Amino acid sequence: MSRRVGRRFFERPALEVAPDLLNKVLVAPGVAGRIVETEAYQGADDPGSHAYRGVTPRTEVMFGPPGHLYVYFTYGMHWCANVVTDRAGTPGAVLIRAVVPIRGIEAMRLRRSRARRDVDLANGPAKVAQAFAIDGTHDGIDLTGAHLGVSIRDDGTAPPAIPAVGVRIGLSKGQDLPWRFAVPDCAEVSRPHPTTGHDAR
DNA sequence: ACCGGGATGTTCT
DNA sequence: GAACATCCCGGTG
Repeated sequence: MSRRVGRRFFERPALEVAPDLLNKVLVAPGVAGRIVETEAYQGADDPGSHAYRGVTPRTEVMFGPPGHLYVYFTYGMHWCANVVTDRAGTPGAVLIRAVVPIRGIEAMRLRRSRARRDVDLANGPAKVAQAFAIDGTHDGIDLTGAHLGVSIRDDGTAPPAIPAVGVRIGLSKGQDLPWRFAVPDCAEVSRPHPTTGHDAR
């Protein structure tokens, strides 16, 4: 009924993969959810990307083969999960910014105990990581091989024909690039969407 | 609803 | 030592 997304899907520029990832299903042990918001970080010349400064111990995964997970730690307390895109040697990643729970919502409520409403369970990149229990131990794992039970699946739901598009969130550099994508009029989005004017909260 | 600030520690200069 | 691809809480209107 659903099939795992393969390596070829990810072996493209992040700007192509990011909108195509909308409506795909993120799966981890006991939980699953539909991806509704993504951001592209593309190439060595993207000033907003961690890869902008070149290869470091942290960004090594971004320069590696596509279809792997890039997980980073930020603000001293949050993990965020990306899918590595493009061919090895060319840095690319798509940040998973929001997910709508499909399975394991009780587990997500326990992990996200501060969320007072279900809409807040995974409507932000660090919330997604917490709801899915993704952390540094998952950095670099191969999604196409479902390592540690984490994968991305296609259940037959096509990406939106015309995704909502906006600038990326939280950057001090590269903030003008319209490289954020979302399912139009979706309530579980991390921020209001410029092109639709729709607010998640 | 909107806004301001604190938490907390890794990463790279 | 500064920056950080965030989140949460408490203030005010």
